[in-house]
Amino acid sequence: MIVVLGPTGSGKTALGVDIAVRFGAPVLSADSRQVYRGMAIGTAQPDAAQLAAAKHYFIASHDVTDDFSCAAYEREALELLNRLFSSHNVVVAVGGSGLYIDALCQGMDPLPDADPRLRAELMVRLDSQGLESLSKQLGELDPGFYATVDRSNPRRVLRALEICLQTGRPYSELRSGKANTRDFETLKIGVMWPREVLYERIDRRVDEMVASGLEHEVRRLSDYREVNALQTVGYREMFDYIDGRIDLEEAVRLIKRNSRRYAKRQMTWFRRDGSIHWIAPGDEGAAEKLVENFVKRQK
RNA sequence: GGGAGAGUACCAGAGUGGCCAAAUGGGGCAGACUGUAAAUCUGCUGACGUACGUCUUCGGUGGUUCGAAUCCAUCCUCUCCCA
Repeated sequence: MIVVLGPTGSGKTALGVDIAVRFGAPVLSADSRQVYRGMAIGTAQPDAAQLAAAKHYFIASHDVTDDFSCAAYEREALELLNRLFSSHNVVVAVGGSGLYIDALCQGMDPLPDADPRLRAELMVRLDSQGLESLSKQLGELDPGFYATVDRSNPRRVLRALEICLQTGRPYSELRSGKANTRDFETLKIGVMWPREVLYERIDRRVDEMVASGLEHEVRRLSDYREVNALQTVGYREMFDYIDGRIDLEEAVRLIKRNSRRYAKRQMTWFRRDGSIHWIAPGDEGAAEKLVENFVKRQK
C-alpha cells in the first residue's frame, strides 16, 4: 500500500492518481469528508477525469446521514483491501485525515462504537450540568485517564466517560496503544509545501470552489446542517451565510482562514509520524524513486 | 492660507500620570489528539531567559514629574472642514 498524504490543498489527490495509473492500482481514499455524497465541491473530491483514470473507493460512497467514523473506516477499508490485494499488487491510499490514515495503517484499539442513546444523554448532561460534572465522574471511574486527559476538551472527556459507562471498565484499560500488524507493507509519501505557498493555494482553491457552485451544493444539503458530515470547513460558514448571520464575503474569508488552520493542524499531526517520506511539490522524480524502490522490494 | 482631529505591538483598536509590555478583536505560531478528527481542545504572540526576572517600546526630539503611552514645547506625517 502506498499512502499519499499531506495537508489540504497540497496536490496529493493528483499525485495519488498518477501513481495509481502507473501501477494500474485502485485508489483508496483516507479522507473523513470526501466519503460523503453531495459534498464534491467543498471537500475537493477527485474530479471526473481523476475518477475515470483509476478506480476510487471511499469517495462519495456514504450518505451524509450515515454513521461513519474512523473505526467504521478501518473495518470497511481492511475488508476492501483484502479483496483488492487478491487482484492487485499495489493499492494507493490518498488522504489528509491523519486519524484515518493511522486507523488504516496501525488500527484502532477494540473499543465499542458509541451508543447513540448514551451519547445523547451525556450531551444533555454536558449542556445542563457542565463539563465539570462529566469529568468528575470520569475521575471516579477512570482515575488514571482522568489524570492525563485534556479535561477542558468535552469530546475527550465525554467519550472516555461513555466507554466507562458502556463497558463497565476504565477506558484507559481498554486501550493497548499498540499498533496492529497488517499483512501488507506500507510506504508513506507526504507532500510538503512552504507554508506561505500552501496558504496561497488554499485561498485560491476556496475562490474556485465558490465560483464552481459551492453555495448551491451547500443549499442542497440544508436539511442536514446538523449532522456530523456537515461539520466541515466550507459548509458551516456557508450555512451561516445562507441563514443570514454573515455576508458572503465574510463566509469566504472564514472558509479560507479555517482551511489554513485545518492545514496547520494536519501538519502538526503528520510531523510526529517519523515514517513519512516527505517530498517537495512537483518533485515527481523523488516520488517515482520512492515508489519504484518500494515496489521492487516487495517482489 | 485658516481651522479641527489623529499618529499605540503584524493589523485594527482601547488606554489619557503609577495597578501598562499595554484591554479586546483580527491575523499568526506551537501543541494535544484512539469510534464526532475538515471535529474538539490547550498554550504563546516586543527582546533575552526554563522561571522569579531583566532590558527596549506607544510618530521624532526635548522638557515637567519621585514616576509619562498618558501633561507641556517643538518638529514630522496623515485625515477632515473652511478658503
